[in-house]
Amino acid sequence: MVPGKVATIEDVARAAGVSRQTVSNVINAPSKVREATQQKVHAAIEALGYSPNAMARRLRTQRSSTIGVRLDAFSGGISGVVLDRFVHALTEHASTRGLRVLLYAARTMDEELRHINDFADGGEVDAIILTNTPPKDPRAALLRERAIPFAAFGRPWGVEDLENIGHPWVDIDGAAGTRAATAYLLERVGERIAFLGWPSDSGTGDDRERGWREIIGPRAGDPSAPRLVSAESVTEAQAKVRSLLRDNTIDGIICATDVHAIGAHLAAVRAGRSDVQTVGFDNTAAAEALGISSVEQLPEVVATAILEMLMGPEGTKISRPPTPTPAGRLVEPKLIIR
Amino acid sequence: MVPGKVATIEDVARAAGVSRQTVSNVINAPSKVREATQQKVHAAIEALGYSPNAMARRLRTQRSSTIGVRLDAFSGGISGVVLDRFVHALTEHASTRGLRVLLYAARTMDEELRHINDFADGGEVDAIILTNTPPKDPRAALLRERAIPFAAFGRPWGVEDLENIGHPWVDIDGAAGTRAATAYLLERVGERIAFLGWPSDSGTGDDRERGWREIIGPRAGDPSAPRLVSAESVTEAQAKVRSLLRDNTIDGIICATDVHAIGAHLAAVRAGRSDVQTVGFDNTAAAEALGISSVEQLPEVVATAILEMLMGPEGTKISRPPTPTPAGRLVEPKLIIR
DNA sequence: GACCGTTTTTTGATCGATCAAATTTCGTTT
DNA sequence: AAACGAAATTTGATCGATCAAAAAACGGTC
Repeated sequence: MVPGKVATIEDVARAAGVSRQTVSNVINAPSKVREATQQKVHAAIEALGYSPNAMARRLRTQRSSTIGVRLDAFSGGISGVVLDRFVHALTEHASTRGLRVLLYAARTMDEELRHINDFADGGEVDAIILTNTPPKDPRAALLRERAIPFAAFGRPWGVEDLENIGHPWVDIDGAAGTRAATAYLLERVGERIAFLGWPSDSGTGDDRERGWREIIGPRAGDPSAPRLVSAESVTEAQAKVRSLLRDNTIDGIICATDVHAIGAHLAAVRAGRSDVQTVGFDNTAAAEALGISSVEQLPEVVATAILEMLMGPEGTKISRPPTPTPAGRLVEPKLIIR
Repeated sequence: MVPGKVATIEDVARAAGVSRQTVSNVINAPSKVREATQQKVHAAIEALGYSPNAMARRLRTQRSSTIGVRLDAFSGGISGVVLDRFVHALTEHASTRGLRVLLYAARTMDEELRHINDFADGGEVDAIILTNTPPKDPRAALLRERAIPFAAFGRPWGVEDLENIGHPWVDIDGAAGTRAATAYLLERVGERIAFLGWPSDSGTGDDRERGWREIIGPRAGDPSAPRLVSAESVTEAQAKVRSLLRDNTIDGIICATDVHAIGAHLAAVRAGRSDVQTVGFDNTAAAEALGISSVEQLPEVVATAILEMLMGPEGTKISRPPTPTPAGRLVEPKLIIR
């Protein structure tokens, strides 16, 4: 072995006085090799500092041990901090399974489809994780066609039948989050709890509103429960809440996001009504800094769940990743009280 | 070619009636192939939907076209949103250069060194980007030893001689950010500008304070310039600023972070001194929501710069990434006025 | 049209591992 | 000690591309 170059399996075999295949077996199927031989081989591996060449192995096995993740530009749906924390967690978990996380960027759907095709042709990834899947996602169709296992972070909105999405998914249960938040405020400030959310319909928004309605609706009688809307801006939220506080009709506000909550909170404080409790959603640094309670999504849990779906339970050694069976899972978020 | 399987270079060659190597040349060195032949080959590529197998190519060329990035857990130094935006930007730029970004996680230095060794042995990455490099970083030493090109996001703190770091780096010029912020406040509210930062010495903190001192020092005479400190909490910052406002000695506050700025801002508002201007650092969503001016770091610019250092200017086709020459670059952040 | 220097194309070897099958070694049994 | 089946090990082929060198085709000159 030439010094300065990295050792190959051949070098190890020669050093240990065995054949290539035996070295390979020591690494990949130790049960096939006698104890004494294993020792010899391990000694040689240590001595030469050998570690298998990833590319050669992947070429031969046709497996890349890599999971592709699209890194969305900041936009609607799952993005920003939640996505980034998800990627963080995914990277850590993947690493314990000997998997790698490969990022790719795409500005348009076409570009992403091209990426997926390239991945399929080039054998770059063993599986792909999608985010923000609309109903009838063309990426899902392509991935199925190209026989690449995949799962989604987020359920497609507007699909009635959660049981039959057609591909595996994991999502955060927004309704459960606002349910918990509403139940908490109910106990703390009483029944006069408003909801502050986006003006237009959106899957995420509707989901979060639903949790509030499920608790408040049966009590207050549906039509009387105050529902506010505002665009995604602190000042607008502030204005809406201010007028509501003048009438003295509410004691608590459940918000679709922390930005809404900051507006509501400031309005309350400035109106001298610090007793009015606000709960936000996303548990951002801003909410933490201002001491506003918030519903914390748990992208880390999503990462674990999605990996299990794709690759089987932790500890399993899988030769070929199985095509995951379509099924969904909702992760319950956690209410952070401040 | 068997239906269901992806086409290989061999299939294309057969279909086009040429040899493997000619197909390879059409893809990698078209100038060596006659125009008419190129057409034939391209037609065959189209017809078969061929795209080269990445693993085979990498095994042969011994290049992975992949850049490794350590994804730090949330902690001091570069992390959180800045790091995530950096990774975002890096992914997008890398993609236009035909490079991929591979993430890896490590909890300890040892674990990271092991990763680096594995990368070197396995030929997984062509280059690595480090973050949060201390002086005498053992990772830097190992990477040099293993001859893996690398660059750092962030300069090692406490090193006097920025010219001789020993490895290439790109960092955000915190002092320039606070300089700009201070100059702005100077014009807007006058000379009575305080600085609010961390209590203990830290590279980042000192850097940001320096920018303020460089502007204020020469004017006010160094000792008289009010310098506040507080831990990283909104309420503590609020308290410090409140007492300063009582004495009516300041009209503006430069802060080391947005969290400090939020505290300062709230203290000013509650003291009825909305005229006191606050400038934060990091331009987080919270500062935006509250309408606080802030210094925006530009991790996207850092990403571009670091890629250029590692791989040469955009558009260059490089067969083997050159070992980058040690040099540093400071990226000037941008003051966002609200 | 034979000769020569380029340009274009093809052939054989190689990257470093695993798969599949052949071969050798081993422990039992008769 | 020969025979046998199981366990351990080795050998040859292969994954799909690029490199290096050899061979063929081409264009121009005399």
